[in-house]
Amino acid sequence: MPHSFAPVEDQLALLTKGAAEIIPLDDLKTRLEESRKTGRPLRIKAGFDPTAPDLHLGHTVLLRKLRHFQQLGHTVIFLIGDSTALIGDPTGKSATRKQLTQQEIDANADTYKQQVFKILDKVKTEVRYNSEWLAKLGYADMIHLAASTTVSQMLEREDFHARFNSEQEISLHEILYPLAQGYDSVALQCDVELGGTDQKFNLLMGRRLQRRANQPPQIVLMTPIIEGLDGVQKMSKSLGNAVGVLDSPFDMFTKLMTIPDAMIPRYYTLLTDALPDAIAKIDADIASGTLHPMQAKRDLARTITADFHSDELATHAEANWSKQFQQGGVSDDIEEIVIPFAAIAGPEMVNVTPHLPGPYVIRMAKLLLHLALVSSATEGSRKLAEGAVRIGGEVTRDPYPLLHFLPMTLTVRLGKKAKRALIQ
RNA sequence: GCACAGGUGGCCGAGCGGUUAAUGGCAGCAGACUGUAAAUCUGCCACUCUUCGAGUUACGGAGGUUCGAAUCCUCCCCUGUGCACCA
Repeated sequence: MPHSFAPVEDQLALLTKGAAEIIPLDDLKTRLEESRKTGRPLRIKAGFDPTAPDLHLGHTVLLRKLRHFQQLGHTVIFLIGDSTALIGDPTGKSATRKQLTQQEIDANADTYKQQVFKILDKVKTEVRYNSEWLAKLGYADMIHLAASTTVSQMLEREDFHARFNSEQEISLHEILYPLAQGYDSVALQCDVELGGTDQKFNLLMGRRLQRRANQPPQIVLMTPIIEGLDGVQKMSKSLGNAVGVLDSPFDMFTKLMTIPDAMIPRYYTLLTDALPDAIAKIDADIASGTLHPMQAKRDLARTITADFHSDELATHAEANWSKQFQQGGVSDDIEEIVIPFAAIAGPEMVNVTPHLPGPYVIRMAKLLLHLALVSSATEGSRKLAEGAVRIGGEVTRDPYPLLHFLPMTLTVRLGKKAKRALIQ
């Protein structure tokens, strides 16, 4: 029983939404028509290096697009690049990436899958590992593969080119990466491959290799690279401007509220299923003053947070955000950390009331460190001196405050961050 | 292998024997301002501690010279460029 696919025009409308570039668009149309005629679902591949176990919203742009294909009845292949991870994709890097051990790769791949199926339909997704075919390649196969392109073509790739020009090192094995990725498409007989725009070179390599293998070259669909919370650099965990898909509702909401106003339409486009018309209206309303940018951003943050959690949790997160950032209070579900008094004890004090225990002198810098509000005790001391630390809403600069009894709960705030400490 | 140029704090990049955790820029953090932001201004931006102070690590690595080195010397490691076939 062949699939019954939606009309090609309808499919295209969904698939092209938010896509940065499709090469070649006409072929996609043709391929969809064939598929509809024969009832054969298209094979859609997207490869992932199991190098970043923490997925962020940037990754979900691509995953959403995969889901669109899935919703239309096509076959989505989630390819885990365990073999290519041995190389470490140099894309976008100005330096060679460190190679991972097999063990790390396996662990990362598992974490990856858990997160990905927050978006993709697990049942409908074909999960593959490219070691399945790449690990089997022999010397002769590698030579043959390498013969399909030239050094100067490889050096056309932007990051290689840049490194070459600035006299940075380029390892030979890095050059194999595009070949390996391209070979994946041959092995899987892909109709379409998805990737970020930064993957263009690698994606196109698949077409080249497929042609040489007498396969119809895959269609390449690229999704944009979304900017991070700073609105400038691409979203990336290492740049610290990312929202993780596993972030708590409060974290997610709070982080999203920090994006520059100008990013609102873009985030709507790439991170929600809002339709272009609706987004255009929001944009227009902001411009005309009908809609306050902050309100638009709150709606956006709530929508995205709800997508990964639930409407209820998102609404709750919004209320807490308001409490903590607008009303000078503190969210009611901030993290509470239990700290033994001994870990943060300050200099001892003479006990003037021997019949009672205490008093307890604590070292604030240590407390801040244990709450992970700062990364070192030294930094804690500095922040304290700067007047950035508040306990229960009051600014304190006392490096050695006194507690009269234990256990005691303190609500500590440093800048936007707040934590509760249970000292015992 | 030979020659030359380089390897400085998260990144870029000064310093090239002598107060000093190391000019400056970016990024980051905090404060003020605000509509959450952004922009702007201000402060901070190695670590530890009993913190108006003391100590410990830091300029590819290991030694050495010196009262004193990121700065000089030796060896080693790494990167780039050129040469190495046409002679």
